[in-house]
Amino acid sequence: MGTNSDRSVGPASQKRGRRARDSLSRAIILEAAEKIATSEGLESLTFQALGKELSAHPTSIYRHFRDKDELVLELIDSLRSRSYGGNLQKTGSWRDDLRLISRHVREHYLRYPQLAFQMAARTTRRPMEFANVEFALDALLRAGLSPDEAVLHLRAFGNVVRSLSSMEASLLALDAETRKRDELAWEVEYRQLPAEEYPHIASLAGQLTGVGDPRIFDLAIELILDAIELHVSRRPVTPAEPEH
Amino acid sequence: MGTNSDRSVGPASQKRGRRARDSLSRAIILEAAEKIATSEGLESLTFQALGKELSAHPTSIYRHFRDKDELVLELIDSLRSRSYGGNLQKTGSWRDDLRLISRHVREHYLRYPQLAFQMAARTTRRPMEFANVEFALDALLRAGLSPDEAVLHLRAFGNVVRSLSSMEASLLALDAETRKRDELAWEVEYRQLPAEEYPHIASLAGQLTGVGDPRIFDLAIELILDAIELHVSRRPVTPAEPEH
DNA sequence: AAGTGATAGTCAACGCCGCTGACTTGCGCT
DNA sequence: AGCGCAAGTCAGCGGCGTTGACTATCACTT
Repeated sequence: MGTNSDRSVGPASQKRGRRARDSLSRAIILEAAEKIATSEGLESLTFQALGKELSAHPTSIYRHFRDKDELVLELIDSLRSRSYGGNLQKTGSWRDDLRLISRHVREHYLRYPQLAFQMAARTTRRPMEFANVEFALDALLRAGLSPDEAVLHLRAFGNVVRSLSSMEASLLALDAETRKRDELAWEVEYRQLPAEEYPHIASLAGQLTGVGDPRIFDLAIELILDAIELHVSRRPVTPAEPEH
Repeated sequence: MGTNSDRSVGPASQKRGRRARDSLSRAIILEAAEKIATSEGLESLTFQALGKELSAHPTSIYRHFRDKDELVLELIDSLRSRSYGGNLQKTGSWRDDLRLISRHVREHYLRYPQLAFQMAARTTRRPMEFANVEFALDALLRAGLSPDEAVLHLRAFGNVVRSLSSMEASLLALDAETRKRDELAWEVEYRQLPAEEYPHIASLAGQLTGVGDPRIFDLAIELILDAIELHVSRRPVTPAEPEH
């Protein structure tokens, strides 16, 4: 045991500072977790880092969260509501609306790369998810898709947005060195491939970009929006359109 | 149970069961790695598990691979060639070719759900990756895209294919109970949302499918192919680009 | 005001993980 | 014949999440 004979320590001497009773809570821990995750990345969110940030013993957190997973899920939810405020305003153009929401999702994922993978695949059934679905459905219906089509295109569009964002985010989550090596490959190793075997690669190697090129996301979104527009414009008769 | 490594009565009386010199190789290690990864998942592919599988000391692997990353990249590409090694035959139709390769990739990812995430984001710089890139580039150029466009569209198409496949695969990797709960949400919880706040969801709830609906992938691919075709058909001049 | 019991914070330790550097072994070459 | 050196081994480092025992503290009784 520590030789802290005087247990009633003075106000200034917290050297052997055990935290005061009830001075921790889920909210306080989540606040510290967010600070770490946003400043150093979520890969640095460890119990030891949390303990340091809180000036508490790392395992104290187990008094408030069953395990790390519970902590992370709780963190996700608190971050999402902070990130997606009430920024979903219709512009009048369905294309702009879908572009807008895709950018929101992508930015949110890129802000929290470590969580992106979970966010992309899981269904959270929470207000922000409901609002996103409603918003996108509205845009697709205004584009002129039938309800049946809108439902399926919502999934195609949404899955593309979320999965692309998640993938881009996962690149950020790789450690810097690995990422650099991967991206550099497209500029170095691909240039050295034999032209006999890979003629197109050989002739285009100088222009090949890495898979993390930010232009890719925008292009993919525009391609899908183009296709939707094309599809609607080819429709023989415009279905009953409630738009005033 | 693990009554292996009997030291008493050995055929060659190896006192310590040290593996014979040169009895390990990259190929042999990769074979064991594949066995572990496909049966228990990539997260179970550890050096200790590998050592056990090979009856070798875990660190022996470091004689053949610089680090775990190199091993994983090599494993991915070896699985890839096994999965669709010689199946990339041009059909004459660029649309069919891109569809073909997208199906190959998707099936491959669904076959190895645990690896899909890594496969989607990482650049392996190995033969099967080269072959895929060459094949898709050829199709995009035949579609009529300029080299500049082809390079960027290769990325958009490829990223969509890989990230969608990876997301779909990740659903398979979730434990069954979680998956069922998520999919059920679209059939149950979404039907109960108030129509005042979410009118579209309320009216379409019966038709909303889960994010894992297999039709989504095909639709997304067709949308992108449609958009490419549209883009080329709108080009004022013939797409023939004999010289740079 | 003393005592007590529940509980929050602490601590050492466990078993994993990837990885390193020093060692031993034994094959192939001269 | 014996030497060099690559291949296999081994103890150990630092980090991770997690556990169960310990201890301080506070609210409530008496």
